[in-house]
Amino acid sequence: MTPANTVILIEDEPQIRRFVKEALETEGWKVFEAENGKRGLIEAGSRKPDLLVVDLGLPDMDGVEVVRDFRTWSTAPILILSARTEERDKILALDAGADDYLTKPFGIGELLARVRAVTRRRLQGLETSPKQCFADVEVDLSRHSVMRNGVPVHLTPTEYRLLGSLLANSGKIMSHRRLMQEVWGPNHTESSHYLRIYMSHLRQKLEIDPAQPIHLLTETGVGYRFEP
Amino acid sequence: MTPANTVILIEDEPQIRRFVKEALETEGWKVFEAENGKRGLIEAGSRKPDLLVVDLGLPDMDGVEVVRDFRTWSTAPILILSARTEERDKILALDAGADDYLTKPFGIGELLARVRAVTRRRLQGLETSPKQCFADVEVDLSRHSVMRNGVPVHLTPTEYRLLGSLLANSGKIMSHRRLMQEVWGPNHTESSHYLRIYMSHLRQKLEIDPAQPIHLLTETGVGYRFEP
DNA sequence: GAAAAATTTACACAATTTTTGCATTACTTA
DNA sequence: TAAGTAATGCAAAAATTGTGTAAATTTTTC
Repeated sequence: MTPANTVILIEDEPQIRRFVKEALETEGWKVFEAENGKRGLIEAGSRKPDLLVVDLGLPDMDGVEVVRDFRTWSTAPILILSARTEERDKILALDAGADDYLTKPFGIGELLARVRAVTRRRLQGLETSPKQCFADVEVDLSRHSVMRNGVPVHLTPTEYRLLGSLLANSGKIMSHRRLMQEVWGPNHTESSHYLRIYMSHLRQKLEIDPAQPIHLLTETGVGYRFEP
Repeated sequence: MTPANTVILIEDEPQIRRFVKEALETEGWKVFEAENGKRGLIEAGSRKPDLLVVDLGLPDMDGVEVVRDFRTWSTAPILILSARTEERDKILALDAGADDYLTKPFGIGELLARVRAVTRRRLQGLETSPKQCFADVEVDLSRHSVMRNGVPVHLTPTEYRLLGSLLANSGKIMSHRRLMQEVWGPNHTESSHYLRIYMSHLRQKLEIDPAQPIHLLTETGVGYRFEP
């Protein structure tokens, strides 16, 4: 999930609000709540959300009104939650500009899947994968790519696993034993011979002066450590 | 409604097919029917539809597979019709790339409103350029066309699916497993033998020097990657 | 039934991992 | 601080595994 995605949740029932809020937060959304339509629209105006989740049955105004108002200035997706199962209600809300309509009671999994569906299109191209940088090197673990001064550096699968293990525990000392386990599997815990060889490879490929490493460090007698 | 909007309707039950077809036609859609997944995908390939309506329970293949296949080359909206009310089915279909999921029995008014909702977005722009270019090659996945120096290049369906899968994940490494799944279906995940053969075909047809590929790259021990 | 496509078979070749061997560096203790 | 020992770095080999390509065979499509 991309960082800092903002959603306004307009719902008067506190239990449902809490339930939906928690679910959205597990997917990385920044959730702002409102318990009625007016407050919701004010929140929306100031937060400029990437998604609106609205209950149709609000105390002060109809959810369809909220949709219409919001649509006058935003194209962000709108997901309707409603206890009303009447077809007429669904049609009205969808034609007012809502993107999806979910009838209560609903499962949290379905809610999140529908949120993913309506937000998927605008995420295309905006996706940023987490990158780790040090010196002139840029590592994108999720993409399996390593760049040095913008030039791709090729790592073998073993080299990649070792680097990944070190980077995932950045700053911490990784014992020989632990690294052997993470890279070669649970049955290779004795010798740290391979480690020396592959650490050497990584240093050759990533350090400015492989003989004087400043990021891929040795902890004599213990293991290795990545220093950012 | 803009003129000449084309929809492929993949549904095995004749009554529902007729019912949905007539409804869509009243809204100005040009409807092409298919009674199973395979025919549907072929129809889609030749008609280049602006919308896909798919039943999940098809006689020859699962609707989710149809969605996956279609998504390798088209970004047109997909609406699922299904008798399955299980939350898991909905989540699977939506995450495979469907835009909405409608449970049978449904009202024709709701169906049309949901069709309007999913098609509304793409009319308002933000459509990703369907063409991808590299070296002397120009690929238009939505048209199933590949040109090289302006000369059409013929690809077989399998070659096309493989290229589509790589291009849709441009820059990312696609594991053998994942490519096998996307191109040969979920039951072919073991051997990566076919992949080598078809990658070879693609390189022969698209790379300047097939022996020294610069776009269709091998990640030894992991998979393949398209580099723009 | 001919043409196209997919699958199977076969083998040369390339990349990676593992093994081997030894030089170098870092600690310890006299 | 020098000598000895343990730990580490590195290069190059052998072994293993993975890859590219052609060609023959079966299946599918028209």
